[in-house]
Amino acid sequence: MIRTMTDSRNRKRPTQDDVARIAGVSQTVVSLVLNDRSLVTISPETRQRVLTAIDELGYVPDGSARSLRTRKTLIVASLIPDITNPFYPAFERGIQDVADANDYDLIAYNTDGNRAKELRCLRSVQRARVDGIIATPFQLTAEDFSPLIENGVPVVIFGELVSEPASTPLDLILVDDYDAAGKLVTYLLDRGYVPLGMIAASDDHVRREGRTAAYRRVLAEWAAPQDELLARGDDPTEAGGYAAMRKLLAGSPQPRAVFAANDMMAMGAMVAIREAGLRVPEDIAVAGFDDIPVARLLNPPLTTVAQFPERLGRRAAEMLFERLNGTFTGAGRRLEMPHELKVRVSA
Amino acid sequence: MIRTMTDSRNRKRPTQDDVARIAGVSQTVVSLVLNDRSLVTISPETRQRVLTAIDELGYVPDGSARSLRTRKTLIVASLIPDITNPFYPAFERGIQDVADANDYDLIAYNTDGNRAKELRCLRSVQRARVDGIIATPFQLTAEDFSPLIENGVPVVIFGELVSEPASTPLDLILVDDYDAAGKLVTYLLDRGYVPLGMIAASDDHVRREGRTAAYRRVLAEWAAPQDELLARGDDPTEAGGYAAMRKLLAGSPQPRAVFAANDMMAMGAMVAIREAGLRVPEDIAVAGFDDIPVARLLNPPLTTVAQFPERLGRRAAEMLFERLNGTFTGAGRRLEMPHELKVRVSA
DNA sequence: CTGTTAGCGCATTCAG
DNA sequence: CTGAATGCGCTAACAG
Repeated sequence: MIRTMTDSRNRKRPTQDDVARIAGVSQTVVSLVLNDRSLVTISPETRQRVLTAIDELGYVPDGSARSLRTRKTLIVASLIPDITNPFYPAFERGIQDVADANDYDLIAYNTDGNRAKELRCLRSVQRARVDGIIATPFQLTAEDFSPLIENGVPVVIFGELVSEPASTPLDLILVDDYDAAGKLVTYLLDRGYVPLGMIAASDDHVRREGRTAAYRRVLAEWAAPQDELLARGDDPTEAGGYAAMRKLLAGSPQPRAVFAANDMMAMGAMVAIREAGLRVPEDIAVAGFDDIPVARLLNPPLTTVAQFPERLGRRAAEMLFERLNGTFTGAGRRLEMPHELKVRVSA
Repeated sequence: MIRTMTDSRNRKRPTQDDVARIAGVSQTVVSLVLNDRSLVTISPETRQRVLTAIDELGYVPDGSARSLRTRKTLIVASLIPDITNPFYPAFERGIQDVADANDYDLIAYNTDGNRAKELRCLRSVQRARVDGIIATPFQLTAEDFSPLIENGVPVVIFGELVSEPASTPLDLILVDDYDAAGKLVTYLLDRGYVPLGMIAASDDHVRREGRTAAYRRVLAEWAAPQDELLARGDDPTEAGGYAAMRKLLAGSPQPRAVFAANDMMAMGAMVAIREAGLRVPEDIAVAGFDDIPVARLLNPPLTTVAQFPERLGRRAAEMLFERLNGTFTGAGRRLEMPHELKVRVSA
């Protein structure tokens, strides 16, 4: 093997053996005081000797060795599409905080909602031997998770899975997009915003289509024309929203308002509208979805549907740790979280 | 030990031994084909037998065992104050992408810029035995990192360290806040925004004070009064900026413009200004710092200083992997990254 | 209460 | 080209 490591890399860390030698006890005793087994008792003096030896040497347990032995890594993984969408930092933060409280570390993966990357991450998760995983998959199916589940790794999914989970102990946490978007669209129509356009991302992600479906349904109820005002941006980003809005602006009829599939797209749409010399909401009203933290800070403040991402992350993590701690065992759960229409100024 | 694990947790994963048995070879051979050592050659048929056995069993190497043996975890850690500040997701994303390219996973820690948490994370880093770490520390000193460095774990720091690093191989990547903020303040003054206020977070974080110091210096050059228009919010967040702006609004003289120490605070300030029935920039102009992704999408678009967080993250990670791959060895580097004044509409 | 012993799964000598 | 043997650092029986 080619030597690519610096020399300092080889300086050996102290082990329990070293500690034991200094403290004049056996290595077992060191392990015992470290793990505080209540079954055995260590004499206070011995314990103290070990403790001082430990920080004299600056000993820190080796995670790999411990994991190999205990079959636990004290790491959970989170799989999200893109940390750059402001929805997810809050979600991650929620997870992170409960992981922290449980003394767990968090490995984060960005998949860009792309199946190849999602699979790569899953594989990575398997070799890293994380103890559990919270995923926001866009293309993965329940089967993709079964190797993990068979290995006893608890899985919590945020959102609908492409294929419904079997009776595997796979937990789902979700917000009813279809219902929420329906309420929002109804609100907009009630308020007289007709014709109402919609801005969505490309439709290759099944799970994103709930909002679009709701839009179509409500429009149908109102006997409004379908799809002629549905514009697609490539990505569910500000750029995508901007591009889609430009299409709408260039076409006819012009919408009186647009419903963007998420807040980032709504922000892009607002920029396009302003650039066209029009005002929000006077000329074109805009509504989004997610209620990302900046939504209420915008000018005008954005009307949207709140999903409370931080709370979602926290609850997802709680479900995960219930399984990790054995507090809950049993079939897969399905936890539906509330949403809330936030009427502000933009629509 | 109390049984807290579900039964499925105990279902054993296949090992190299299992693969070997099925393929009719020794475990060594399995390891050999897996690691593709060029020193030894495996006959094509044998290799094939092993490969088929591997995916017949769904064998996945055990990360803990491998780490224990190789002294590498293929994990790097990143330590940031708060993923919820939009500056950091981009930074993380930059890191994540190069980690990905190097087949590394990323553990992310949020410290809230709080020393206790920062230390906890550092300890966690040590036991997790990550191969390297990128940190944005607020209170940690160079000494806090020395245990890591002595163990051969490369460290890259974003920003100035409270105490200057010794000759340890600790790399620094930074943006010259002092200079950048100076330019921005000068620009604002040149433009006639007098009196010019400033909004900053509490000053318990040494590294945050570069921007404030620059403000004071330029003000002094202009012979403007010091500090009477410097308002502090508790946190470097939108809420902090909002609170600080309210103080300024309630006091006198009223500033003609405010420089917020970061964009989130600037956004909070803009909200406070609008709530007071004033306009940006006609009544009070606002400038920020960071150029977070939403800055240009605001209404009015925010004048600020760009730090290009994604690129920062990427470069930081590149420095780290240069050490990890042995491409670079030697003393600590200091990499200064460019910034750019972004004059938009808000000031 | 403390020490001896035996692996966890893998990479790596060293012999054949 | 392949296999047997060894040990990474740690936990957990099991004895004393």
